[in-house]
Amino acid sequence: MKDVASAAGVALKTVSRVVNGEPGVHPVTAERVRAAIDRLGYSRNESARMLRRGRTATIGLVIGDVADPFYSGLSRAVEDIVIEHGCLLLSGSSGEEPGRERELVETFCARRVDGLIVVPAGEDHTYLRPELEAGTPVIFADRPPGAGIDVDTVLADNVGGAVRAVRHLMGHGHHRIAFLGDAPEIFTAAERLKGYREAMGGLYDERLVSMRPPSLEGVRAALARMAALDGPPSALFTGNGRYTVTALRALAGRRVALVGFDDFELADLLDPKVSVVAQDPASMGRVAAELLFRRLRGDAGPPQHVELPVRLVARGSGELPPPA
Amino acid sequence: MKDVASAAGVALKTVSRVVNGEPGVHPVTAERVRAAIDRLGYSRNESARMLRRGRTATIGLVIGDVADPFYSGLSRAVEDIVIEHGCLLLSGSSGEEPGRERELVETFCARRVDGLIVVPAGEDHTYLRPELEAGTPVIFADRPPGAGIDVDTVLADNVGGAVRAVRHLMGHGHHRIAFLGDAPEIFTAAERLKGYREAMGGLYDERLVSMRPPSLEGVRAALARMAALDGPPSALFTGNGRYTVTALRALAGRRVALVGFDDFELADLLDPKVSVVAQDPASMGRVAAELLFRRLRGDAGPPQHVELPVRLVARGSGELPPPA
DNA sequence: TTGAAAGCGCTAACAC
DNA sequence: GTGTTAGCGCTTTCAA
Repeated sequence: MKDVASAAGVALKTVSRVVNGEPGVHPVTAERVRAAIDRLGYSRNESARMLRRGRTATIGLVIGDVADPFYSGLSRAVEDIVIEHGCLLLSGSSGEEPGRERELVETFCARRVDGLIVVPAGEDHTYLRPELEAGTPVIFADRPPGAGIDVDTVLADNVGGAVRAVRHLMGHGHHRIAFLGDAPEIFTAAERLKGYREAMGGLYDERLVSMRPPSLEGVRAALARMAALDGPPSALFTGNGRYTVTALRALAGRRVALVGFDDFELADLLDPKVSVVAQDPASMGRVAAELLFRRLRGDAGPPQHVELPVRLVARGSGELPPPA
Repeated sequence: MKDVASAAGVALKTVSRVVNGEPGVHPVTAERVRAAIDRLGYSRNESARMLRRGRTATIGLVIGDVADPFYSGLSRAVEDIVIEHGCLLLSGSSGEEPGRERELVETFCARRVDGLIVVPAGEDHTYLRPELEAGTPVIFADRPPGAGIDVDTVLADNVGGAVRAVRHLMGHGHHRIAFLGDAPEIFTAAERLKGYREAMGGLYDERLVSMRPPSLEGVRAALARMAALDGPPSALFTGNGRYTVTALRALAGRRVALVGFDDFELADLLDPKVSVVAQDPASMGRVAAELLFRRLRGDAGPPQHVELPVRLVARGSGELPPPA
């Protein structure tokens, strides 16, 4: 900027004014400055600007894994809103490890991101307290923070979605409905189990529930175990997208009534087409990012808790009747 | 840092030494400083550090769209390597728009990223020249830069993959093989067309080629047009993952021999299972990031051009015979 | 082993 | 309209 100034024969501050489009610069002078900028290939050093202004125009996003379509859909939506607001996105995948989640959050904070959107992996977020007290807005998406931290959240209607899935299967004649879900430590898995239980009511049988990380062998074993029961399940409710796919692989073509939580590409190309309870990762990202920018604009109201609706998409697998 | 210094009763520089783990600080002093840091909840301001050191420990990644599994797989791999090197990733989706690609790159450069990995959307990258001359390493992945820019590239063996796909179909008795690909302005699409042409040899018939953005209607129309030909195609080669899925939808269950470029989740759950030419987005990301860090470590050799192998995965659809 | 001073490149506040 | 000055929070250099 100094070089540009002397090249254009003006003071440094005038260059700053031109670069920032501030008013009060004579058009002729401004033109001269711009010429010097082009000639020297100058571009403003944003690190210096950040330091001076105390704002980084950067948002931090912590998710489980960008390579997972749920998270990448959410990421893209967040990114679009962030760019719209003239900011950039620093993002990282926790791999669902609480330690890495924390490291990422702390690194982002050391970089003084203006705000954070976090899909937490861990259960304890007290480490965020200093940052929150310093006024950094933080939004939790998909899962809430651990006890003692009260911040904005954007969650899906997990319980309601599970209830709808189970009722849908019941409506098609099923009474023995199995639930295959992720480990109950994972918030969404626990919520969906809650909805399943609620909808099953008196028909609830814990032998029809399997909660663990989705491995093909594990799912196969669980299905085999349940099939050997006195009253084997006639339908399946799978607790997330990964689980649905794994269950379909484990079923190996057997036509079993199934509703999955989470929509996925190609659900409509399988046979039977897969019925799902769909949530919209993009709108979760959008809502979280918009809420964040509202906070950055100064909205200091009490923590908001948004619950996003889910919708049942009947495609065929959820409408299969029980075996005769 | 000043506050920590006075709280610990030392000079600012001593705090700096402790924070950076520099040697030559008395353990007792260091302990006192650390106590003050904890008490005050201090964390180093990375913006200031970046400004002073002239390094941002940040890598910029420009891709087409994080929500596309190819790009998100690549992203994740890049991210892992970047984090391993103590850096963070600033990433953005160009939406395949050259203008947005350029904006992202320039914004990243203004932030003085230490290096860039770009999957280009545009054809002209002369705008990168100042940055390259300033010594910022840039790696192009998946597609090469436009004319006049000679930098490191990491590309897949697009031509070879297409040749393999076509020969595979020929090996199963097909002579009339259609190619459905993206617009030929897209490098990978053009390369795959080249491979297709080469493998078709004398059997090449331009009426069996359709190159345009993959819309369901477009693909349907192209298939209908080709089916009405004198010699209709008995097999399909689709030019990328999106295209394969769109073609499968357009086929609506008709069993047609098909090989697709790019693997995709659930390819093995469809009926018939889909044969593909698979590339590995994660290794593309890894190789690009590793090359970048080699450059950052000072490797100043001539531009490298890595070609990643692809492999044919026969699952069933590519082995269907021609209709009798 | 510790500290003082300069300055990275910019913007904010205030002259002129 | 334009310029001057101070200082953001750190690291670098040099001195004690």
